[in-house]
Amino acid sequence: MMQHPKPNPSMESTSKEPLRLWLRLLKTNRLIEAELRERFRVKFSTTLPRFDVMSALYCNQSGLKMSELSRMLLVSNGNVTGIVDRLSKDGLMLRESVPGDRRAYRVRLTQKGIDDFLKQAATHEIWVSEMLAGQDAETCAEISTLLARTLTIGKEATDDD
Amino acid sequence: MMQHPKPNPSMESTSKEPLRLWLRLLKTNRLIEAELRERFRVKFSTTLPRFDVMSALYCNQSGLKMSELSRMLLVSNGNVTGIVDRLSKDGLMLRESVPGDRRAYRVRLTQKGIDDFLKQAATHEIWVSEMLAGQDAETCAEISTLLARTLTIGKEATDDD
DNA sequence: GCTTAAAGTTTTATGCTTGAAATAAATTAG
DNA sequence: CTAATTTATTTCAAGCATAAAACTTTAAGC
Repeated sequence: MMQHPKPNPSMESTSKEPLRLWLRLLKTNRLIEAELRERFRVKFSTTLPRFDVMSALYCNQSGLKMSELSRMLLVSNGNVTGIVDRLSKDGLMLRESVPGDRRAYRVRLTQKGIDDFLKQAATHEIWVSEMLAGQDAETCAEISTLLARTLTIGKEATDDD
Repeated sequence: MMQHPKPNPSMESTSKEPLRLWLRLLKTNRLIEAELRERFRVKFSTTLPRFDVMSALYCNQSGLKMSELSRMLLVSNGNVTGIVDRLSKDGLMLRESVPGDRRAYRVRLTQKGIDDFLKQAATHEIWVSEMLAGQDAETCAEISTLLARTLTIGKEATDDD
């Protein structure tokens, strides 16, 4: 193992492989996102950010505060405001005031929001399986594990991915 | 129904592993992008999309047409217009008309653009190595290969990733 | 020549995203 | 109680991003 294709002793820190991996991650992500965005637009007339917010709320049907949504989805605070505004206007979710704290809201899916999400989520899972069908389930799991181990940031917080 | 939380050999089509892998990819990407964006902003006062465009142009110093940039970076046509507009205004690149075709431009880095990019690229590579330091170079290469094999879309075009 | 189609780019409308500033309420310190 | 700080959210300006339409130029048929 570790046979150097070129003479480069002690290449630990100068290897191009992390950069190559990052470029591969970036490309993979963009291709999948572009494909999913297009399909969500055509089939459900919605967007990925909207689906993400609804997914987070479906997993927490008792509701989430705006800041919790923001942390969970790894997007900025002001961003969540806009998406929730639009989704609320469409009747998919609503803001309920938190008793005892007049600053905070708790955002919760409406029944229509739940129904819509379930339809979308089932199709979404199939789409993703189609796009990642080049290897079997075992290999997918292996890549997931390897990736999680490789990344050295974002590990301090909660375990709920 | 759904009585198999665990024992489930050979269940190709209904496996959750592709979805789990996609969620892992998404999270990894967002964490790295957020970290890179912040560092680019603080250290170089620039953004990732700007860096991406400059990188593509550095790899093609004879220049690229707008549509070539668009295809290469997997972003929309109109998007490239805005980024190139801003970068040109900053003196980092310029549009040259293509002789014999008055529709097209060829975008090329200026000397200042080249100098800036080289500084940023060297630091960028170090940053990425830091963020993906959880496994050795060999494993990074393995993940890259596995990922490329797993994805079943975006393989029709050119090989230049 | 003329018409039609195709290619390259920009423009427009809309939505996503960030970081910073603003607002407001809750908490803590003195 | 008052003042300062922290927490929760929104607003704002700027940039990023897409899809669709518009514009210009080129190419192809006729």
